[in-house]
Amino acid sequence: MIGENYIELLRENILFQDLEEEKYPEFLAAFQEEVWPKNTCNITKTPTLYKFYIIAQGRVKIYRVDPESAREFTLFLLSKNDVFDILCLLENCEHRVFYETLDEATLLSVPIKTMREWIVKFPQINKSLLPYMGRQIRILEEYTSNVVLADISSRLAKLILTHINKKSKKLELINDLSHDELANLIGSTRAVVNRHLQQFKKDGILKISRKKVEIKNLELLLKQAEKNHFPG
Amino acid sequence: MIGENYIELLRENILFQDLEEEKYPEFLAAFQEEVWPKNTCNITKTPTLYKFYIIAQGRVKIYRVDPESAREFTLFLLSKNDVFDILCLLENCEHRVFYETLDEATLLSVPIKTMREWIVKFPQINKSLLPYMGRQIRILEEYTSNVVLADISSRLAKLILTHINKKSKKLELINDLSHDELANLIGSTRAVVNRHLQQFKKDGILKISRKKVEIKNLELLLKQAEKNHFPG
DNA sequence: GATTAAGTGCTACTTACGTAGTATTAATTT
DNA sequence: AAATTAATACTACGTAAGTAGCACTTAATC
Repeated sequence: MIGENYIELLRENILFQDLEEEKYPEFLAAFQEEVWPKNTCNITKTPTLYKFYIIAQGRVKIYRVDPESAREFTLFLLSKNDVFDILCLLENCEHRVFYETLDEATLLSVPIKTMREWIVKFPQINKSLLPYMGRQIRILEEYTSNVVLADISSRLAKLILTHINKKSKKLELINDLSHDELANLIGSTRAVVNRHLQQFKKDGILKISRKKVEIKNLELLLKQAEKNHFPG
Repeated sequence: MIGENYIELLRENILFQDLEEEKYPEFLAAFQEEVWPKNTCNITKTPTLYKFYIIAQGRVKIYRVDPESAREFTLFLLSKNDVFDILCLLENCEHRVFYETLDEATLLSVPIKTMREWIVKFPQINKSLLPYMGRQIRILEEYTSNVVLADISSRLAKLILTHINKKSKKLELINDLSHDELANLIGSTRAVVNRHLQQFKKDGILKISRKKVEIKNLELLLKQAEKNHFPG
């Protein structure tokens, strides 16, 4: 059982919001707190076939690896109040992906069996799952769309643009990632991403330092995102 | 209101199955039959913001177009008992895709407002939506995965393999498509797909005739699907 | 402080893909 | 049967992206 301090997290969570106040103790009783160290792939230790997770703190990437080339690419970059794994929750079969923490992460876990019972018991959770999955479909459609139709510099620009906080005007979620991780997010490789980052730097679009990217010229960045540089 | 002959279709439909027999007349009363001619894009005529569709007959592709290059790629190839558009159903906002029939198609339409009421009224529909969306997420993950990690010949081989009917051992759903449409399904272009099809023919893997692909050597095709031909 | 590891910047090279253009064949329409 | 359209086969070419390799810098570890 987890502490009262997590009630607020559940209240904000897309799946557990809009539930009557008196239900929360039941949830709290079933959750366990887990701390996963940085850069650990916990797929074997804690299979998602048995547990369902809510992220309380830190980032977790869901990714695939091509066994032949050992190339990796990130499907989802999850952070606070994201949950996984929805597909394992719905169907009792394996979801052929890996999970890895990008920071030390704090997770709330609940037996997947319990989560399934809750879905039946609380129709509101069932209902909330739909828009959450809808958003994932949108993200994937956009992802595929970009990989097919846009070149790397355009995808890189878009990646940066979609992670600008509207208020602070600064990068968030991806601001401290290595070029390797940035490449995984757009389906490319470190060397190629670096090549384009250098070009962006030359063009006065970005300021680049170790594990840090700052935007210098938003307008030019927008242009890069729109423009495809395919030959022809 | 549509005819009794469509009751069977609804019974088989993933969203309307497992409902009590006496409910069906209510559904029948709300549905309209629509016949869309071949190769028509009905996005403007019948916006999916107002209607929800079940396919009774024929194929409909959901696709995107890059306005700059005019390149097109297919996100989903829908057929009998598929439904659209789920995203418009869930959120009342636009889904930036196009729809086009590949055959003359017969569709059942219902006002999207009615469909939303049904979801509330019949929790079973709500529940059935989850695995349906889960499958779409899996399809998209696989799609993205392939586009990033696999080359065209591998994707083409996989496309063919996933459309072999297990019983008849023949191609279905994509067996009569032009190279253009095949290219759209794997995120490539007609000329490139043709190039690889010719190679497959030379290698004795396929037999190719106009708008028709036959498998001659399944083993070799499986090898093509597994192997990536990236340089290095 | 020394050593190791991780991250970055850059050059050189190869190639699969996309594009353009054109000839040929099959299907459809008149 | 003739004319038109759609689909296919093929050649030639430019290029972005991936790979390999290495020097260099910063951070982490002992």
